[in-house]
Amino acid sequence: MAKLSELRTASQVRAEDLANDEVRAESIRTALAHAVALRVLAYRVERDLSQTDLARQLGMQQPAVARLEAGDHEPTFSTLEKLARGLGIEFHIDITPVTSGLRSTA
Amino acid sequence: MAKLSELRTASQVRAEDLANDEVRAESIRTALAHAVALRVLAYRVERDLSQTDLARQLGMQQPAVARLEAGDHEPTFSTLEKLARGLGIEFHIDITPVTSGLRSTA
DNA sequence: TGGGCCAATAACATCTATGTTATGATCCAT
DNA sequence: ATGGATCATAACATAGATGTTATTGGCCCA
Repeated sequence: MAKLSELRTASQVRAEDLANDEVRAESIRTALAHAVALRVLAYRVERDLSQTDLARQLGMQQPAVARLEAGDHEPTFSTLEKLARGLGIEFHIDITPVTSGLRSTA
Repeated sequence: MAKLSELRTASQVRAEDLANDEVRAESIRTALAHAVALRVLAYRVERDLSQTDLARQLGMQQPAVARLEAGDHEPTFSTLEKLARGLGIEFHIDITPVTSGLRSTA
């Protein structure tokens, strides 16, 4: 189980950091899943809710919440939207081109 | 070789959306698909590449690029990663809780 | 006109996340 | 020890995104 001390600071996943070279695709996927898992768990624990309670609040089933908290799947953006609506979590997705030099061409 | 006349396609109608880089959670599905579509198209046109050229660069097929530029599907995070890796596009996904007052509203 | 390049799309297979139900395991209170 | 609540997980079905191939139509140019 995750500790609440890890949950206070905002989790941030930067694709470009991991996209550079040596890091595998798997890392990005699990990083996002893990960040989401922590957010969901933090929300639930802070409010002393059961997975069943939170599931009802989100319009999901308890096992779905459990899977989110497990963090073993890359969540879809539909799922992120559902969480944003239900939990008041914001997912800012900033899409910017890297115009300033230094690009490795495949 | 590709011509700038491609900008006559339907994608250009949505060019104004490009000014808004931050994709809010409530409209995340369509907005993200469109934003990605425009980024891909912009990258390709600026470098005078054909869809086939870009597809090879990304390790994809030409129809896959066409679908991305169409913007009618919500891209997977795996797809975003592939684009980040191949095009030098940055996807910042910032996951933050809305601590007080502000709520993500529909 | 004919051929080549290009973009869009159809059709199908596959993969993965999610929906859903059922069940097992652990802990706690009585 | 029993019962209830909680969480984890298995098993299966569904949905949607992507991989892939083939095809169609448009445009340019020799």
